[in-house]
Amino acid sequence: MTTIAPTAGLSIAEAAERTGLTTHTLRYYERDGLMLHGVGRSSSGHRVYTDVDLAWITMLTRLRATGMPIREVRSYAVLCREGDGNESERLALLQAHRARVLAQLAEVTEHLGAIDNKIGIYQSRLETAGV
Amino acid sequence: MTTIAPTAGLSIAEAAERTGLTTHTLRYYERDGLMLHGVGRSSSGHRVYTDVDLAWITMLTRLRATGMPIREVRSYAVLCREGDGNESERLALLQAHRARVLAQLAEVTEHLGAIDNKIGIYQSRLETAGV
DNA sequence: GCTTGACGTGGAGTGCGCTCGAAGGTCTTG
DNA sequence: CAAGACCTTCGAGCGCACTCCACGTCAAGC
Repeated sequence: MTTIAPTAGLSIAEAAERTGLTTHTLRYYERDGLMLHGVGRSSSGHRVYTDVDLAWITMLTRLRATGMPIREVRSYAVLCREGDGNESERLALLQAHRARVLAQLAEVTEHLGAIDNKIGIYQSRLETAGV
Repeated sequence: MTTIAPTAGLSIAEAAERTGLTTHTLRYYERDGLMLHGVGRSSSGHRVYTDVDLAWITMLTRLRATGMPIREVRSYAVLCREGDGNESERLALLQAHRARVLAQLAEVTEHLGAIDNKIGIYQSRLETAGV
């Protein structure tokens, strides 16, 4: 069994690089209550990101990238922060989100089909004109 | 061959109902240069939407719903407004958009897969605990 | 000791896409 | 001929999610 070597603890700049977010956004997320717990600090007061933090940020990013609003991500973070006992609430939240994302995917796909038709029309028009 | 009976011309409220947009948004789109041409007016100055207008608004809606920014929709409108001769530019614009939408769909689908895994974890945890 | 540079905080600013309000004109119905 | 619905324009306001600024602190290197 192999384990990924745990990193010692990352600065905010390193965390930004690994997560693809900016340092501004990382601070903003923390300020806005999106992190599980406040990020740890070094003796000089600088943020130190652990692997757990990074894994959580990855989850955050997935939720955000699929269109979950900040305030709902925060609700999810609150539930996770409270610890065991509310798994069914977390499940419900994620399932509701999943349903919305699926609906959204279907809608976008449908619209894309119509756009594809338009593209086809332009292509055939150009081919005809180009002869 | 059947043709859809052309409507006589719709008020902004009727157009809003048919397109799913609000009257505010319809006026805003027109003001912002997103329409092919300014919408026609009745003798009393009220907007009159034709079938051509509605078809265009449907296209607008598809572009918007797939994430095209307003300013790019406007660029497309400008190209269409200029008439024949720039079909290749319109095609390029739509194809670039199509590529972005496909990338976006792939990304969302991937994130959704990870969220599904999380959902699965909560489900099995709840089943185990529930016995 | 002094500079450099990454980081800290609080708060203001930005861009997008609507959304709404105010003030007034017009059409229909009783 | 008055009420009420619906329309007009112009401009301001809003919610979201960042994004940036100003200024202060700390650690390391010369």
